[in-house]
Amino acid sequence: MVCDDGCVHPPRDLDELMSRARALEGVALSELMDVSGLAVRTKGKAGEAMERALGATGVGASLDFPELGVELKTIPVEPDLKPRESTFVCAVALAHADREEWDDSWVKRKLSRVLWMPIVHEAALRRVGRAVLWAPTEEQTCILQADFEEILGAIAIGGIEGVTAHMGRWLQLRPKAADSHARALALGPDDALIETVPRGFYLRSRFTGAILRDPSATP
Amino acid sequence: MVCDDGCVHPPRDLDELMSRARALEGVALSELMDVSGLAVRTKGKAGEAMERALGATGVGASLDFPELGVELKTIPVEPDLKPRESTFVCAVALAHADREEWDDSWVKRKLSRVLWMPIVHEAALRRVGRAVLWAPTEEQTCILQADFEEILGAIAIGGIEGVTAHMGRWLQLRPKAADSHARALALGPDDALIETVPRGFYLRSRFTGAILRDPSATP
DNA sequence: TAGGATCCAGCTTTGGATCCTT
DNA sequence: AAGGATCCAAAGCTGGATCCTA
Repeated sequence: MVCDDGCVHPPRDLDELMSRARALEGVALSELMDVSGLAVRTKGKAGEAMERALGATGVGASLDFPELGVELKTIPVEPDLKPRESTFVCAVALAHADREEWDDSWVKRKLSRVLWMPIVHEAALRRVGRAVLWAPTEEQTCILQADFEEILGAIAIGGIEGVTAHMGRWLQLRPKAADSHARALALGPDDALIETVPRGFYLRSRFTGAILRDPSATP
Repeated sequence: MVCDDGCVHPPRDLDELMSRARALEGVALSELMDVSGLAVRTKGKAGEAMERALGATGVGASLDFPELGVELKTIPVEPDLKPRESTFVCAVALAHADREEWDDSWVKRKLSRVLWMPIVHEAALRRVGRAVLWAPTEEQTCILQADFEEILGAIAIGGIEGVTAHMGRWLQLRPKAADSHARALALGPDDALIETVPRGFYLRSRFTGAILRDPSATP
């Protein structure tokens, strides 16, 4: 499972992926990565450590395991599995939000099958929790699609500034200020193009928390 | 309009009621009641002062102006009309929530016509704001009814403990802990009767704030 | 610049607790 | 006990700000 240079080979199938994921349960994060620099210095690193540990192959704007159709999401949780944050899904194409369709959206593709790897935060210690492989049920897909369409519809009607993070039952749109000085072109009122902060789709923690407990839940 | 003992006679019709209500605009609360005892000692008193000032006649479980079909609600707001609190409507009959019907509910009756008297809080001063006479539009009634039925349905299915204040777009159910030690009998899971804190229906401030600005709004 | 994931100040909401009058 | 309304600590949510790697 490990080649000469310390890399993990890609999993051949879902079973192998899940065996690896389950084998990581209980492992301290410090065993998978360098956690020196303490606390503040781990943004995004846990996700990358998990990708390496599981043998993810995806690059750029693709899934983490393209052959298996699986997206990997590392999610920080409390000991009771309550997520500490909402989960980023993907950026939104602000400039032509009016022609987006659910069926060929990145949101739908990314969420069609997700391997959730909880990282349990307990005081200073962080451990891998129980992995969950999830594909949305039909009912869940309907609600996600409705959220998606509500948000894009609102952009089309009132422009991006009329959209708030209150919209959407499970999916919401929020600033994705990777570079807080960045500006993107977006649809404003009256079809004008305006500059605004880049935004992304996020899953509310009420929903991701429910998935971790029961993958077919509808909170 | 004032009889010998300082009482205000009841208004004969809606016009008279509204004239009085509008005449109170800008009046400091200290002119209508004793505000000594400062701040903490005014719970419910502003509402009673307003009843007296307008000549309300209702007693017990009835409307404030039974002949006019009007319920009076005194509501604390910020200078920009944003309500400081949700608004209590009435208690819920916890013991037989399963047989309640919207059409003969107290919620519907109390909300069929409301005279809103905002009390504008600005620093230490409190003044009467602009009165609003409101009756729900057909659309608003539909949403209120849907909220009511969602909440009562949830009680019927999962018992009172399964109902949270998150339910309902405009109407919500919350503890009505007038006496925090009080307990009421309510439907629990499996149709058992359990003891619980008394609860009441409240209107969210998102909704009451919208009514004050535009009585036909659907926030 | 894109992907991946936290961090956090400040505001809002929940779930009661309190207070007064009839 | 019911009607009327306010107070508040703690939890949750919004709207960004930050940080790292490729």
